[in-house]
Amino acid sequence: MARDDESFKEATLSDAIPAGDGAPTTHSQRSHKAAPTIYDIAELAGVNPSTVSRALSKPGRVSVKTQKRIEDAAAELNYRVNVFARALPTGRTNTLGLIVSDITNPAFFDIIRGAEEAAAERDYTLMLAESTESAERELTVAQRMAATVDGIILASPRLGDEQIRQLATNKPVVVVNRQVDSITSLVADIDAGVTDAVRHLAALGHTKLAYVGGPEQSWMSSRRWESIQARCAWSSLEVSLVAAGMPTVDGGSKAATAVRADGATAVFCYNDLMAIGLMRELQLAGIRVPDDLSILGFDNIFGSDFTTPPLSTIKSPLRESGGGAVRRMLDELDGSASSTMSPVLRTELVVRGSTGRVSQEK
Amino acid sequence: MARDDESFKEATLSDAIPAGDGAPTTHSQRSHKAAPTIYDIAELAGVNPSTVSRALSKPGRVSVKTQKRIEDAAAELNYRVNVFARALPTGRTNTLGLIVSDITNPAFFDIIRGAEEAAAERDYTLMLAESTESAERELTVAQRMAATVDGIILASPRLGDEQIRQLATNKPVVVVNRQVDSITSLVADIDAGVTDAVRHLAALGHTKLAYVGGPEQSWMSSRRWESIQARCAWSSLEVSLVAAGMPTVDGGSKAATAVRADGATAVFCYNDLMAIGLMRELQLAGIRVPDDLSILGFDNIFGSDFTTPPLSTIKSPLRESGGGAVRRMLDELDGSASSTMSPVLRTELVVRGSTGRVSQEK
DNA sequence: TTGTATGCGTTATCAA
DNA sequence: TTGATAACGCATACAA
Repeated sequence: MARDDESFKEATLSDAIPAGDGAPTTHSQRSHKAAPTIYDIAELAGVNPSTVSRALSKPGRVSVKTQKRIEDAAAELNYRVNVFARALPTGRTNTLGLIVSDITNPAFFDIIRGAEEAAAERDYTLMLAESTESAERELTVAQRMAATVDGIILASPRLGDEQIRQLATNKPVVVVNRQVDSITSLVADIDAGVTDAVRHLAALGHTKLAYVGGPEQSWMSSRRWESIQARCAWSSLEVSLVAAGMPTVDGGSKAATAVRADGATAVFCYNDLMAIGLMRELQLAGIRVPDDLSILGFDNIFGSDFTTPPLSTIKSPLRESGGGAVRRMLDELDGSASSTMSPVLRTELVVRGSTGRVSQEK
Repeated sequence: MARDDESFKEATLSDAIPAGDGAPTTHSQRSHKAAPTIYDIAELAGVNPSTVSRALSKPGRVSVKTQKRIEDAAAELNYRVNVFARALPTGRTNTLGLIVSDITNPAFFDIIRGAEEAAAERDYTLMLAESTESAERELTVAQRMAATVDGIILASPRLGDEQIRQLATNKPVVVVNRQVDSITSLVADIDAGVTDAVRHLAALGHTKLAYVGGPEQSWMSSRRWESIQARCAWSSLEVSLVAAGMPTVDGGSKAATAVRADGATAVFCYNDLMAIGLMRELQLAGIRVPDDLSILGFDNIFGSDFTTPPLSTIKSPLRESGGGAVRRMLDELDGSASSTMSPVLRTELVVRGSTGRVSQEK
């Protein structure tokens, strides 16, 4: 299970905490707790503050000998850079912003984890925020973030394309799960998974399919729907869009009546959350899954195998998308563009219990 | 359903985005996009920069007339303060840090939402981070945050008491779901819910109970266990600690064998996640819930009613805790201590389908 | 390779 | 009430 984490050993973490009040250098009046500065280090190492700055920010521009003296002094004083002071002249904070539309949506868990990981790897801090599925809040949050981060990553944004481009005029923006012209975008290859899924359903005897969409403005929902249509046409299967709603469990429940009315024998849902909601609602009405109806989700979120029956779904490379986004961003920021190859982002069919052979007695 | 959010109307958000490049003031060489400063405002309003600073930071210290002139100029230039420049002399950022142990744990969803809400209310930004259940990472994250926020809120921290106190010597700390001496702590009254739960089980005929604990270092797990023991003693019911593990679905599953071996007819789990895992694992082994065994969770997380049967649980005031924590923090920071009364944080029994009458044939 | 001088945008101290 | 000026801590262009 991916959720098992490292040990709980307390170890000797206690003394890893900085002293707080620097060593008793005599330079400061405020005896209480003045954080040590590069001036303190300079004094201790017997060099000029600017040399300290050089040694600490971009090593290599100072002799090996003084470099060491400075590092030792810094360690002794337990020095940590003042990020504000550094940000003032440079404008950079070594912080990236990640905005998701809904923290409670498990689809974002892996995106977040992947982004965190990649950021930590290159010593960046990730600042997380959510828009609670509101375009307006998303804009507010993004603007607020723009003031303090080096770049913004938008996961499944609710903003319009133009607004995103506007945002990108201030700070670099990378978008995940959506294609926006002239903006770095990461989106997985949907067709791969959909092709397999349609083939899978056809093999089970289904001929009349349905799609329950997400929010109408959702770029990803449209793309998934297009892909499904294309593959169904190719396989000569009938398919129709029967409902659309919030990308939540509740949204899925609400689509139940429309699904029943449609008469399809298998239904794609915009995402796993909706699939779960739909399945529950249908089951409550006595409909058996997959005997009476097959249900398919998207994403393969954590918990999609906890339902009864476990959900068949089209898996998205969430973690890779999150990680890929920050890597791309960092490459742009460091100028080392495309040092990292874009990862191959493929979707993949995961067959579990919610899809089955089409029922006879219909 | 609490997850339904506001509309998706695109509205006319587009022109809410700042121009980016300030009005063509002639003062700057870099024609591209220099953000307007208080100097630009001062020039436009015909006053001294320091007056602008006063007018914008703490209104009232400047004449009504010039105040308006300055505000108008600021609006015209679409001025926004440079948070780094402001933080340099003041050390304050109007940002609060919230650290949770696991972003995927639904119990934190409401804590986060409550905190976000309360922060936004007083115009503070919330910076969210997770420790992935590791004390070591928690310390790293907290220290990193300490450099840029005005205060840190620790939700169900994994750190030791002493480490938390150490942290608090640098920045104000508020702890949620744990009691730490000399640190502002918010923890709900556990006994209320436990009392009702024990009474509920007793009424159903149970006499031999069990508790599946969370991580051994978990303060909250210990507290819950103590409370359960106390109430069971009072009601003359037998109860024993049969297992302990990670506070996850997986952790619950792993407790299944110990639970079966124990022979209790009803079991409390440290939290809903574990209860769900335990229930699933038991059901897989053919045990019927609640006919063969009653299961009770803690927290009442989103989704705890999605299981079959829906989970009976002891509800925690999560949202109130999150909101209460930032309000307490803000009160401390603003000096207006205890302007806000501490909210009453009570737990409450929620009876659903996973608890039932004790079986006869045992 | 290192030191000097200056700027980054605000707030704060002191006069006026 | 307002203006001048010095921090705040770091980075950097330029000089040595």
